[in-house]
Amino acid sequence: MAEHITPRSTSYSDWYVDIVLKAQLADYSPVKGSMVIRPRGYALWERMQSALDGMFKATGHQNAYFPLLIPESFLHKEAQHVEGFAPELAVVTHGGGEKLEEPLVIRPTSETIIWSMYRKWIQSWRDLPLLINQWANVVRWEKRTRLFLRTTEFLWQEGHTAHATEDEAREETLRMLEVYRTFAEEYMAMPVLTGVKSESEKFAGAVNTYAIEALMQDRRALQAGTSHFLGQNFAKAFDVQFQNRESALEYVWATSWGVSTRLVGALIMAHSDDNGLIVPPKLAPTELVLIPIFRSNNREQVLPAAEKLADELRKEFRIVVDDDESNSPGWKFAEWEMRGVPLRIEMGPRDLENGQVTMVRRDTGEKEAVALDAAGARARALLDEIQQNLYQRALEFRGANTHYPATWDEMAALYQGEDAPGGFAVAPWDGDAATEALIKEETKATIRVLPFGNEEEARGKTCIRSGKPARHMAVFAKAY
RNA sequence: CGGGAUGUAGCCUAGUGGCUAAGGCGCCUGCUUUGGGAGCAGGAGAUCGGAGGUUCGAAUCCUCUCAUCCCGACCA
Repeated sequence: MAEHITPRSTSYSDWYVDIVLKAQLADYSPVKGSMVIRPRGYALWERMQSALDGMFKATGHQNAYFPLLIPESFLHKEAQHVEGFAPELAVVTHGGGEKLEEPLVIRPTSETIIWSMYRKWIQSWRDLPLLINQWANVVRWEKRTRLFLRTTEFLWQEGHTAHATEDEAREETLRMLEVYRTFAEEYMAMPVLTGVKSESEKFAGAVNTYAIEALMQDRRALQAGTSHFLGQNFAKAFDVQFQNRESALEYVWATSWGVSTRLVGALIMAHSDDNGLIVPPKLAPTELVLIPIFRSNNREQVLPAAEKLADELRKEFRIVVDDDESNSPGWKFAEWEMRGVPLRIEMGPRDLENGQVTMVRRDTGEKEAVALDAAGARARALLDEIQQNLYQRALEFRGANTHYPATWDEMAALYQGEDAPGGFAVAPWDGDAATEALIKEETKATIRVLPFGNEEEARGKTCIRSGKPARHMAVFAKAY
């Protein structure tokens, strides 16, 4: 079924597509730009959802569900918002066989429908803060799509909060950014940079957009999550006011924040290799695969022993026993490696003679013999090590591919030409959108984030491109 | 949306105007096997991406169209 994956060195994008299709994470659907998430891909998303959902609840948020269809006029209420999203809207013009009086847009995001409701629900300071999240699908008509990374329809989570004060809303924005960072690093084993987006990269309708940015193995950056401080923009557009303790009317302060099934793509590109998918243990739907190895003359010894061990391990781990007799052990090794299961346990006659099993790590391929009665403890330790190692490996990779060019020539060389090194470039910027655009035109690299505290670091320096006084230390990269 | 490439069975590929579209992998049946993608035998599976045209005859030539991949402009 799944034999050959294009090596990363041959074609990184072919490699990526091969993994998605051959590990059966997703498949193309009949509609351009959209995809079917298959059970193995969806299981990854479910584990991400469950971890994130717990973190959202722990920070006081509640889930709700708002409808898919939004009156077109709602989008127009916030000028920046409609300008940003108009090109990618899917619009429903007919329903029940009749032309609709007002077209309905399929949500590209839910700020407008949610704030139209918040207007009804918020009257008093006692109604605040309002902390709501929803898990939903959204549609954005994309010109160029890629499995998981950019599809016309995708699944995501969008938090929408309303606050009495600017400080509180800003705090919330950063709190959720921190939740995303923690999730990326601790669960996905993927180090991320955090910071604020430049004006040209921010969300349509936001005052500030913050993001987590990760570096993929092809040295391109991927925006893996965003958190927006929306100021009073949507409150004013939808006339959402509350009475404060002094009985005065004030507009509400807002945030929104989201991560999507793009994270599945990020996970693949951050860790996987030419043998297939690699999934960090905390997110792996299956942590252990047990492969019994037997012949017809010893199958009665091996299989029961394997079942016994599996029953034991099942109490603590998500484990699958592959005792299918129609595939050879070698085939199974390759197959389960491609599926990304973090730890394989082999149990054959030679192991049983020695009262042991053989454990093989997916991240390094290292094999070791483990005494049967120590299997659970050793598996736990190895899974922890794998989780750590994946993070360390990605962190070292990012370190090795983060550059601090001293001159414009040095910086340009990072991105120009076939064999350009790519990666992150940290460099002083004058804060001018025109300079940013010029850099993008010349190198294809964009400002990914302006890290926290970057202004102080920029003091006294001059812009890498314009030579004018620098206002920011910006992180540049070619991005997905 | 512009430029390039590709499209033949579930997957990979051969066939470049002429007989019933060929092979490998996978799949099904049976036997035999099982420590890095096993072997033998038999079998099922294709309106050659779709539509239209040229021709006595089209997978093959022409036009249009759709999809995927790559490169650009726009974006989680």
